[in-house]
Parts: sequence; C-alpha cells; structure tokens
Amino acid sequence: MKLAYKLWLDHHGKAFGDGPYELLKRVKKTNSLHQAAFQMSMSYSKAWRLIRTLEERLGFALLERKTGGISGGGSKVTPEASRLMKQYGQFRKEIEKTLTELFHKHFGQGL
Amino acid sequence: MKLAYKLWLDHHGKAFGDGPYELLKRVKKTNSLHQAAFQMSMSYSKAWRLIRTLEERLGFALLERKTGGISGGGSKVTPEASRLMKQYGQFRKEIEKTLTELFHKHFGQGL
DNA sequence: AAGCGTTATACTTGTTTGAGAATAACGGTG
DNA sequence: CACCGTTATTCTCAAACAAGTATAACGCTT
Repeated sequence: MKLAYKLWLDHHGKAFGDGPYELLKRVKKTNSLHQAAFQMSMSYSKAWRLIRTLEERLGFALLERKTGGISGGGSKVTPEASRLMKQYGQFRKEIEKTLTELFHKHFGQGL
Repeated sequence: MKLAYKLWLDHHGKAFGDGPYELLKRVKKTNSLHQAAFQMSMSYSKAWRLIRTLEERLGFALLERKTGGISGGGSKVTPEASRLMKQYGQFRKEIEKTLTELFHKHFGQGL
C-alpha cells in the first residue's frame, strides 16, 4: 500500500503543476519549447497548447517568444514565470517530504 | 490562486480515496449501498462497480452483503473496512490542515 | 530566393471515464 | 405465490480529455 497524489495550482482551472514545471525548466536550459517538449517525449503541439492554456489562466506570459531568424526562433522563460517556478519548486519539495511523513505516521505498519 | 489536489491509497491501482470514504460512511448509516449511492447522486451501478474494484485491489471485503428478505437485503461495512475508514479519515484530516499551511507559507501574499 | 528550425494553430482520431438502461436473483412478508 | 427493495451484472451510449497529424508563417543565413 502506498500513497499517490496529484496537486496543482488552480486559477480559473489548472494553472500550474509538475508537468509545466518540468517543461519550463527545460525551456530555460534549451531556449526552445520545441526541444523542451522533445526531451519530455511530448509533442510540440501538446506543449504549446499547455503553455497557452496556463498563460490564459494565470493572466501573464510564461514565455517570451521569437519566431524566425538564424536558429529558427526560440523561447525564453519570463521573469514572472521564473519566480513562479522557484516558489513552486520549494513548495513542491516540502509537500513531498511532509506527505511521506504523514503517510508513514498513519499507515506505518502496513495497511 | 488556490491549491487543488487529489490523493488516494494505491494498491494494484487506486484502492481508496475520498469518494469511497464518503460512500462507505453513508452505507454505515443506511445499511444500503443503494441508498448511499442515491444520497451522493451516484448511480447504483457505479457505486457497485467502485466497491467491487476496491475490494479486488485491497484484497478484502468492504461490505457484507445480504440479498432478499423483508427490506430487500442490505449491506454492512466490514470491520476491516471500518478500520481503514478510521485510519484514512484521520490521515485525510491532517493532510488537509498541513497542505493548507504549507500553501500559505509559500504563496502567502498572492500568487 | 531557398533552406532551416522554430513558433503557431486547426483538425482529427483515439482513449478514458461516467451514466444510465436493462435484466436477473434473492428471500422475507402478506 | 406474488410483491418489494435490495444486490448483482452486462451492455451501450455519451461526454470529456489526450494526443498526434498536418499546415502555415516567420526571419535570418547563404
């Protein structure tokens, strides 16, 4: 028996969670949503839809886009998104630790 | 911005969570899965499927059934299920409190 | 002007999930 | 033995959601 869970920030619907967090981390490294999606075995269209939806719900841009040009374009994580990522990352880490502890406390010796 | 989450106990798949917990609480009161489902605006067939699946995954019976008879029959919560409910209820309550605290700690003044 | 890798977006298909309909069996009661 | 409300079970339909496919535009480089 183990504990399973999903959590996310809600603002007019799902507005941020583990998936977007991982995706943005990779965009930061690669400066490309295309490559970030590829690394996660996610289709570009799905990644794009995801980001667009989150931006609509959050009310601010997560990516600063550039299309065309030498490298074809690219995307950078905005400062606001970067701040959210940091907040979420710390929050998420504590959650993980706390939930594990609580689970063991209540279901320590088997179900 | 608010925190949203789902959590459940996993054992060969989803084995227990808020929905089953509420359902069993009502079975306890009414001694009828039929009525318990009705109270939650859930179809009986769905409730029945749910219980059956959980029992398969948990490996023990949640309900003690009786069919036919004066009142048509009925279902009682087994002692093992009752124990699980109690454990889960306490766990769930602490989770709620802890997560709320952590959320405020990290996202206290707005997003 | 052609080529490249990117962003942008609609369309279409497939998968999961839920809900109800329908049917059967059960066993006290009157 | 008919009635009742329950448990038991399968089937089908609909809705929600996920995911891929295809196409277009962009702008720097050569």
